Amino acid sequence: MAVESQRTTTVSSTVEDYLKVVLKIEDMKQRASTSRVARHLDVADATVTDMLRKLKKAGLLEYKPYYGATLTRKGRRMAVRMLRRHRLLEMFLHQVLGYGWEQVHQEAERLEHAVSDLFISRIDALLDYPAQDPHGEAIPDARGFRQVEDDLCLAEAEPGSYIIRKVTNSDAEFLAYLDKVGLRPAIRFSLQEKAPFQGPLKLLPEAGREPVYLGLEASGSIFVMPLKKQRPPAPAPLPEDPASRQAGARPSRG
Amino acid sequence: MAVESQRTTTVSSTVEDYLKVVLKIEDMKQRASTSRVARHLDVADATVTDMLRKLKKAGLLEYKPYYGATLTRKGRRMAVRMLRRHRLLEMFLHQVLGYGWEQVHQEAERLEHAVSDLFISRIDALLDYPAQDPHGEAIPDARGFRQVEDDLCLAEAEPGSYIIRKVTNSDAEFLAYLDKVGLRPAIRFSLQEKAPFQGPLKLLPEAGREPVYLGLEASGSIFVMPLKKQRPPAPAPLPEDPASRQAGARPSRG
DNA sequence: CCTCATTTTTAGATCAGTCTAATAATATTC
DNA sequence: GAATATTATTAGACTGATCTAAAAATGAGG
Repeated sequence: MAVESQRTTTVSSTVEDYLKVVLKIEDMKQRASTSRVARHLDVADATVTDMLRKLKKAGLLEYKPYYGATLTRKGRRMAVRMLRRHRLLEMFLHQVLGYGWEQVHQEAERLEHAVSDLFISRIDALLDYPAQDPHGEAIPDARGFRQVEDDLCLAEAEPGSYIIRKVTNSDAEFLAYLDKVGLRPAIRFSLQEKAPFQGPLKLLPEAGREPVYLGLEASGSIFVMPLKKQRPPAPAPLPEDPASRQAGARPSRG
Repeated sequence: MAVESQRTTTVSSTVEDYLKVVLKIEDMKQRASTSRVARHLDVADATVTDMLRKLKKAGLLEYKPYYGATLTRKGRRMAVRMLRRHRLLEMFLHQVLGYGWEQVHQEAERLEHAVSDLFISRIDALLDYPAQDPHGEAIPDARGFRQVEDDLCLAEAEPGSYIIRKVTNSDAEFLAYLDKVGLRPAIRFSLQEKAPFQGPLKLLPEAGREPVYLGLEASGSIFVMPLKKQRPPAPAPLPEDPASRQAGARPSRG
């Protein structure tokens, strides 16, 4: 039961960013390859190679040349800590300072490296220990425990009634758009139809008069929970055309 | 009336710190010499020489070799902006997050470089546009206007009744001590006597039973305003014993 | 299993901010 | 006003994070 390595090693904010990105990639069940990390951080591949070697030496991740990185317990602990800070800060900015949900990400991105643990615990208490951030993402608790998030991706949903659980996209323009058309976490809507060939989805937000058409790619960052009464899945036009296989998809990274 | 140079040039947080220090030194009516700046920032003199040349090139200050630095309009504007951010943040930490006045400085020191202008304007409104920070220091307004601060330094005060206006010392231990003995901004006290030969001051805080003895040096960071009725300066018992010189005080900064 | 495209690493450089040690300018004191 | 003490600058080097361009490893297709 030695407390070993529980000690708060201090790292630069650059290192914190690398750890966050590796965690994010691992959470998406992808391999944290050099180039993938580089794309997320918008730096050159060579820079990432260097840094991964350095982080391996620091015991924060495993690194296999030509393969990629895997967080160690210590690295994961630090990455989850940053996730908690980020999301608590977003919630604080939203609830206390009145930021729009499309504004919180950018500010939290800077603050998460600057605030003290005291600051974090004070806003946690002030917000009464929130479990989600303004995008509906779970906030890890102070011990680093993360609630399992098993929501359904809208891109894979069938017509029916749903409630929005979270939106995993930090693009301000996109979020502002969703907001405008009445799509936000906790909002109910019905998915009325999915056009074939990776076509758009037709949604009707609960309070909406007008239907909203959403591209498949956009729908990939919206996660939902079906509402009790699942509507019978409508006639469902079955495309026999095998072309549908290669058409769209590639959810991101166009 | 050209708006020239009003544009928010972005500088590193290191540069922000240099500007703040030069402003602070200038406010103390001292020459911002290389070594003085170096001492405030705890860096080597050579580092400062380099940096001052760089800041001169950037138009943020005048720099005369072997003499020192003087802020330009632009440099002063940026420095005052940091002062405002710092003090507003301190007030926010104190009022909203419940930080003690001895805790606010350190946190604000990091946050002032990280928060956006939006953040600052939101906390300004939330606090209802405060004029002072928790130490009693004036907060410059959004246009950079600074209220004149002409309080009397306790080190130069004569026996009598006073109210504490501000405490210009960011050492946490010292502030915690003052707090403990009941000395804070807005508190009334009477200065009962000043021991000769740079000896300690004897104070009686308004709510205090016990007198407080304060070293001369410590009293240099406390600023006061005399209360209406100036008491006649009491018989003043003259201790001939020079031992009184080394007796108590030296509250902090051992 | 060889070739070509892709991905990754290596090599070498840059930039900001810092240091120490050596030298030079200024100030002080007799 | 010369000698000494103080203060400042120059020179040269380091660290962390980044880049570009070239070389090397991997993996995919014929």
